[in-house]
Amino acid sequence: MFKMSKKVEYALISLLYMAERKEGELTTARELSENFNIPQEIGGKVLQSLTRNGFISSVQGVKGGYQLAMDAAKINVTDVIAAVDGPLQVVGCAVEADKCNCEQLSYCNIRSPMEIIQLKLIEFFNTISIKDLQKNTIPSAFFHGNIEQRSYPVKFSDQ
Amino acid sequence: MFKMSKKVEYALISLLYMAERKEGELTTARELSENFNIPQEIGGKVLQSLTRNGFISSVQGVKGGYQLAMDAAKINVTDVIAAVDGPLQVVGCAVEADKCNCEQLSYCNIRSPMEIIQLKLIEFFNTISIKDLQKNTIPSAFFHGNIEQRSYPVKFSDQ
DNA sequence: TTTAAATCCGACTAAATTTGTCGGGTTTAA
DNA sequence: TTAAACCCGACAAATTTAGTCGGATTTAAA
Repeated sequence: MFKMSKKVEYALISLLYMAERKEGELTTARELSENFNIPQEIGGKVLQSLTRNGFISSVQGVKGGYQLAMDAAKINVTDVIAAVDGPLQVVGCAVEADKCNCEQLSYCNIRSPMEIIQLKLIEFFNTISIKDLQKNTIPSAFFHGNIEQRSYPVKFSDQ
Repeated sequence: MFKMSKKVEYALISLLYMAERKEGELTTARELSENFNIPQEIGGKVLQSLTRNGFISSVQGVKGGYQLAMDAAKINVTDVIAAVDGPLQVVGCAVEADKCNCEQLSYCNIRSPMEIIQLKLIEFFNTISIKDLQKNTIPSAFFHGNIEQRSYPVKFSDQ
């Protein structure tokens, strides 16, 4: 699989929704729940995480709600993931170095590539902002990779 | 979190290991298990998936083992993930269209961005080959994104 | 021809993680 | 005072992932 958690999905949906609102217009957790089938309590917690991390600001009480607290162009996907799910860890191998008994003790030429793929992914998400998602304009320079492009869906699989 | 499954990790480690071998040199499941702390049965299954999908070939019997069946430059991470874990699905929203009751019925300007992020990630992994991982030369054109770069680790988080 | 090392594979269990719920509390406009 | 909203920790359910078990098949070599 390899999919984003629901929390991240809810966070991105919420941020995108708020990014479409005018300055000063508040969005409630309830509104988001109803429009996007988000369980209310979870949605609320996600919004609270986003608030604690400064992406949005909240107004309490009746007529309260949330609004973006930052320019949509300055909120990137890496940070959103980190805010609601904790730091990205792509491969355990890159983290649990103590559990690795590779032949070379000081330098493992397997682990290193795994760390790289992890870092690259973080950097990739770091280049995608909420504004990019709104505009559908994710920077696409990385398409000029050095192996053949292919049409989807992917053809391999066990399941 | 957002990390790769162990199976993908084992697959990449195994492929990298075999890519370092000379043409015709076989690698056994046992060898991989011992060198990289991979549970033997799981490791075996992963290798069998890779075999079924044509990335490696197997030789049965005593003195048997596995070897790359393709140029390391032609094996990309997207396909490896698909082979051992099934097709990538980053956001359920992009897949479970029926469960989405967004206001606009025919066109959802929230779901569309989610689909895009999913496709972009697939394409990103598609640009990374086993050979790139060996050489530590992942195409890095995408670094010229349009939002500020930042040093890691990421500063936000709840946990 | 027997043995042992190896690949192959389906079904199952255990562990971990994710997802969602419950039961509260606080803030504030009306 | 009420009700709508945000806030939040602890818990339960569900799902997914990781790993195990019990085999079967293939084949080099003793």
